[in-house]
Amino acid sequence: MCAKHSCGGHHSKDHPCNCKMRGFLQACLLLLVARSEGYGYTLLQDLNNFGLMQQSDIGAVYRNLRSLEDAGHIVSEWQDSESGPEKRVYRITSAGRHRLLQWKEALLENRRQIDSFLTLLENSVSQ
Amino acid sequence: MCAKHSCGGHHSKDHPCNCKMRGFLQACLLLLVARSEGYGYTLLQDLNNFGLMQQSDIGAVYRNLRSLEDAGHIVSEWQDSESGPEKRVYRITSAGRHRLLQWKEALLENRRQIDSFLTLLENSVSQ
DNA sequence: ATGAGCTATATGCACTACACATTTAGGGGG
DNA sequence: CCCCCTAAATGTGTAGTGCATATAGCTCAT
Repeated sequence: MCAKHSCGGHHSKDHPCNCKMRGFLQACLLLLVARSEGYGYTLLQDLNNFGLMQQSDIGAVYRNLRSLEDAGHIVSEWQDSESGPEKRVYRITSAGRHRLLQWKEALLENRRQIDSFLTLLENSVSQ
Repeated sequence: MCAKHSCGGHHSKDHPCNCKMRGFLQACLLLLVARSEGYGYTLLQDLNNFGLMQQSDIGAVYRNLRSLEDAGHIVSEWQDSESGPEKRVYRITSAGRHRLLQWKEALLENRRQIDSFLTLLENSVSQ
């Protein structure tokens, strides 16, 4: 388990085949914030805990949160902690909820494509 | 239907949310070539016909075919056509077949992640 | 016979999300 | 005092892609 970033991931050297979904990180962050308000550092762990991503980059998390805020899908607020540095806590906006439904459609399409691939592969192997 | 590239796609302006799978094109090309030998120009249409991708870039197709060849997963051979220019026909290698199984695993993982996302989303909405 | 359109391959260029690393800073414990 | 944890942010390089353009052989209508 990754001790460096406490992200729960294994940071194993990339498999020869990986097929990262571009933008999926942003969609996941939006989803997690929609469930309940949160901040970067723990959202990183949530990604793992909910089976959304295997390993994530903390830098990418912060950048995507900012990007979501710039787009008006989430809003942030500084919250000082009783112990440790301040946290920038995010919560979703109504625009963000709308966006989430668009992500849902996009991911359904992705799944259709994957299913097409897998069934085609099975048919090829069995022939 | 796209007349410019004859790719069967609609080339609609990108939705605000798209979640393209990086490397998926290469996996699809490998799969199609595994089914039966083929060449760039028609593989582009096959991507659409088999529901693997909605719209594709012919340039990306050729580049990925070359990349697959450089990696030794497919091999090519010039084949002169009775009508029209020559075709570079590809067929898969044993290394390519092995690679295809790795792609399968990667895509199964992708589908798990998508399913995690969708179920989490449903739970959030229903609450 | 010539130009338009199709088939076919290939390269140029710019963009962007991401991987990996580093920086800054507050706080607690040995 | 140093080390580690929490927390946010930036810097840099890159790979896959989108869009455009170049080249060339062949067919067919005007």
